[in-house]
Amino acid sequence: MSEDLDQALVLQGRITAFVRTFGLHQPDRTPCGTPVPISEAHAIGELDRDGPLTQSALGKRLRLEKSTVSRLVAQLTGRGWVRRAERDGDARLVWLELTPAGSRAAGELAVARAARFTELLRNIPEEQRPTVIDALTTLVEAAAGRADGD
Amino acid sequence: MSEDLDQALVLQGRITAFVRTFGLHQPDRTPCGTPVPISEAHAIGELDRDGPLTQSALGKRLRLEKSTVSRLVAQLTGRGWVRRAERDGDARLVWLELTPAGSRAAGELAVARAARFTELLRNIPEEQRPTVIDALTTLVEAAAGRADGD
DNA sequence: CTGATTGGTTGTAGCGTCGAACTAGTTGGT
DNA sequence: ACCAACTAGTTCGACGCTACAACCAATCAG
Repeated sequence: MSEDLDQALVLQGRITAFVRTFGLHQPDRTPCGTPVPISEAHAIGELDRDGPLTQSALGKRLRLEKSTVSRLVAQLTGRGWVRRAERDGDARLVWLELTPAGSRAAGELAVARAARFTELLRNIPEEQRPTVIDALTTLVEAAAGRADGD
Repeated sequence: MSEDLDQALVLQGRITAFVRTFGLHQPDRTPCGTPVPISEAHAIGELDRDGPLTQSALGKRLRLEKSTVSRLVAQLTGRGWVRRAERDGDARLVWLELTPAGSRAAGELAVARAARFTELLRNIPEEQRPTVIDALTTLVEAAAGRADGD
């Protein structure tokens, strides 16, 4: 009867355990050990992957308020990692693109991240790896189906 | 050759996607929608589950600095959810236990959490649920094996 | 051209974390 | 006994992350 509830409790325990164990609650370090604030890492990762974006587009991807994004971008431009570009067309839009330094930083982060996750994978028996990845995919879809209206 | 790397990148993407989608980056709300700060929720959850703890023991479980724990506990006692008890023996130790109000709060949180996760589960095809949970268990073990020295 | 909408910025406020410096009990060596 | 080293917690200062509300500027719809 309460099997569903049981499963939910276990699931909850697993996820919170993972969050803590993996160090996801520390805002000023990426879980990968690099000294880059985590939200900045997310932002440049996104910009590195998907070219120039407007601020609000970035905000949607990161699920952040526009005011938060505004500040975040200010920090990134301060570091010299992001440039506010202009574009023909709508003059309200702020287009964001990585500077060369930003690309470099994003690349280094990606390497560190890959190393961290490779190590994580190494601790998973090889034959289970695809299963784990599939499961996470399912989980993300489930979470999106619930909270998301994109 | 770079299959491992590929897998690592995918895994990374899935996890970050989950963190964002599930709202894990918002400090002042639990992902379960209750208006309790997330770190307080973690703390009373721990105390509710595993009886009285010293402050440093709580800190170890939550993977927090002692100074952080000190403040956190101050907030919780301020809410009337936690009591600093005394014990025979070492006089330096601060023993923490939930007050009745704290137990009640912990219970409500557990319910809300369970509801949230039940909903998450509902979005996962039934036959995949055990797989997903197993996968997360594996993942937590992998993360612990890497980062943990308990 | 005026009013509503959209993209961004700034002000305010709160949560969450750490490291360093400090106090107070405990333990161990002489 | 005594003093040094250690351990548990507290306080201070600093910073990161986020949201909401109030605001400005450009665009769009009528």
